[in-house]
Amino acid sequence: MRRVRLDDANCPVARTLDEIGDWWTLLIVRDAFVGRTRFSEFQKSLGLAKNILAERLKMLVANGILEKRPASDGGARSEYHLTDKGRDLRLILIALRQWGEDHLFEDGEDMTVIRDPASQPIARLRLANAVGEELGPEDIRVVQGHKKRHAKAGRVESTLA
Amino acid sequence: MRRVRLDDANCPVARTLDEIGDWWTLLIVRDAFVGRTRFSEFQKSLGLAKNILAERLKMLVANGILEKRPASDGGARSEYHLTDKGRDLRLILIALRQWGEDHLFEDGEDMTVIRDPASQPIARLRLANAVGEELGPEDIRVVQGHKKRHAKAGRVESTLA
DNA sequence: ATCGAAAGGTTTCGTTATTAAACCTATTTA
DNA sequence: TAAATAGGTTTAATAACGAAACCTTTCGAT
Repeated sequence: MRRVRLDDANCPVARTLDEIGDWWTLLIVRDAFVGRTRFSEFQKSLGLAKNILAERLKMLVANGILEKRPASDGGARSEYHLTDKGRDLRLILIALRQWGEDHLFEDGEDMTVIRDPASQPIARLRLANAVGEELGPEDIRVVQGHKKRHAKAGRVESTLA
Repeated sequence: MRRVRLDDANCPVARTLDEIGDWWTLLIVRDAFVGRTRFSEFQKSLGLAKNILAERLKMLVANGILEKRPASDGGARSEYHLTDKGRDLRLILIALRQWGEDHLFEDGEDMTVIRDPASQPIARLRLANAVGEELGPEDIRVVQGHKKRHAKAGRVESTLA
């Protein structure tokens, strides 16, 4: 009767949720983006039980989202750093953030915001077609049964035609 | 000892995950995007237990993501439809999808893809600054303590300056 | 060098959440 | 009119989560 597994689904959304779709995982990744690397930093920041933090970190390392490596300052404790795969989660975090900003905050409430290196706001994510024209909510259709194409020259395949 | 609540966090990512960050919720929303509206359609498609589907649908309706309304064909059963708030989740679904496509599928595996009304692929989501220049993974910083501004003229506030 | 504290976990145990399956009632369909 | 389907609710078992206690290694101060 274990939890239903979606890791063999042919829907990428389902597979992604299977790997990172629990309460804590993306918050740990968010903290990693903010520069936290140590067990105790995550634990203090998130306030979650140490046993479940330990389990999540193991899972994140096993899935190649975080990398466990010796402390950069020569200390004995190790640090958790984002891999490229983990850094690629930033668009998911931004999408979650923008939706939350829009729908989960009242006017006047304090919230954290994201800035670029020039301290300017970042652009909203937008859904566009191959030519860059904005698509509305009704303009997307899901089609079955495509095979993932080989990524060329070491670069990740782009859905942009 | 109930689950830790994040609905009062000042991080929009945390609040969003608190509301939709469980295993099933986003998959139900994904199904709603594909046009499914009935209890039995969701249940057959997702293969989850009926009691937890019922609970999730209640939560989605309570949170204003789905709307329960009488069947459009005059039948006695009701249908679940996305609200505007629910439709705004599309960028999150696309972000999850693109990450899954990149990192969770081997070459040659079957997967569903998304097309626009002209049957063309959609563009990748991209992280850009206010001027539209692409930002890398290191180019985002989180800043504390901003107050949500009042949305002008009925439109949602844009983080695009 | 030694003592105490902190880091980084693991173990234990109680509570909550998920799950499959059985059950139920109101509607359709044959 | 009978049977099947829709749309749930209830029950009981299992799995995941949570807090606290515990443990070992390392670090900092004396």
